[in-house]
Amino acid sequence: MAEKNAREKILKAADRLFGEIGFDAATTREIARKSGANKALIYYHFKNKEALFEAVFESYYQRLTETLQAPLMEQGDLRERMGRLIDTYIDFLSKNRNFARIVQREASGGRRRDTIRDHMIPVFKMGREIIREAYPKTRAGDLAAEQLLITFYGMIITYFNYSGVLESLLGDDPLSKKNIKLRKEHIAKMLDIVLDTIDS
Amino acid sequence: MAEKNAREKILKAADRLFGEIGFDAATTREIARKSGANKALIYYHFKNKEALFEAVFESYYQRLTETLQAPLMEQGDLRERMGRLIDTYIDFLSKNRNFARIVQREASGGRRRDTIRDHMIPVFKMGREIIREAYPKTRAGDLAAEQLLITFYGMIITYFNYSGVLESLLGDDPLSKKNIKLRKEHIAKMLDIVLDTIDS
DNA sequence: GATAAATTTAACCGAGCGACCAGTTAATTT
DNA sequence: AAATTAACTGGTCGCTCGGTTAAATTTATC
Repeated sequence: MAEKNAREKILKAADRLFGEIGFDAATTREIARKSGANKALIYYHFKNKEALFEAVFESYYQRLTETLQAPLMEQGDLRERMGRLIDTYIDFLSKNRNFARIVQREASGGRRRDTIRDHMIPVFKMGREIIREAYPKTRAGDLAAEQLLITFYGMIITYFNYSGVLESLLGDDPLSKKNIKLRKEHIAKMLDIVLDTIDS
Repeated sequence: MAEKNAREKILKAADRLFGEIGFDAATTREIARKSGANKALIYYHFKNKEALFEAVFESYYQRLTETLQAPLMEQGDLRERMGRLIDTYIDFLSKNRNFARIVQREASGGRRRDTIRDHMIPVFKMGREIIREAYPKTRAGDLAAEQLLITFYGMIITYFNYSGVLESLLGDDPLSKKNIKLRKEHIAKMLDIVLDTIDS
């Protein structure tokens, strides 16, 4: 299938398979089949399977950091900026379901864990700085920036990672527009509550 | 190694490998090697690799539900009971690091997802009932029981799943006694804040 | 201490894996 | 139009996988 851009097609098929069944279960044969490319072509464009994975993940990370720039650059107080950041992140995960799946699955061990961790650390540090910016005294203890960061990150990511379980709790598709909106409102409310407490 | 209990040793080695590198990457040969048993012995005790996985997971699930019984049965108001439930769950994850890893990795796809989902659903429903019990009016909207459940569950599980990333944020082992205690305090504080808001 | 049952073993299998290679075609440069 | 490079292909190799077999060894029962 030399009709357009084989490399992109390979990346797309790899993304889909890595997301749906994981790195180990995804075979280069199936990636080739799904992308319409010859199996050897994968090894022409990428050094090996691991490098293909890194290319897929790299592309996600690039889009993610780009996407998160906008809500961070805009003006506004912490409440507004964090609210926008959260909404933007949720939207990104909604549009890139495989990203959440890949991170979730590959982040726990093996060689790929390091790739993922190295990419996620800057994102986390960025998040922490936003929180600290508003509270330069580096508030410690039970509402420290790191604790809040992981708490709000967890609120977001867990919703996507457990959408399968949630379906039987909500009796409804957790990833529908309506339910995503509900989740956003819940997290916004939580943000409100926390910020009110810190302010007072 | 017929010296004591080969079946248990196989289960232990399988648990370790499934947790550290995942179901697909863990080979029956390595499980045999690590447990000191012959590879065929695995197939004597378990139908196949999948059944071995289910046995490992089943054992975790059984211990988990047992462990969670205590804090649920005891008396106290919602604040106390939920606080105890959260602390107990965190303790369980601290002592069973592989459980969190296995759930995280295998919950996203494949045949194992269903095994995990089927086991987790009752736990989630239990959690929801506890929340609802105190607010029988089934409060909907931004502080609905389901939203709170996933929020607090996320606060807990994400801390463990992202301990690798957190290490470079905290500059410290996130799973140390001290930091686990800090995390507990943070979540307890969050619970306080939320319950105060609902009460008022 | 014989015998049957339960357990453990070494040796082996077909299948499928990632990777590679020699060679071809298409595009670009000279 | 010749030469050079980039994109692509069919075939297959070496290896490891999950799983099986049949025989050996240990344990339990009498």
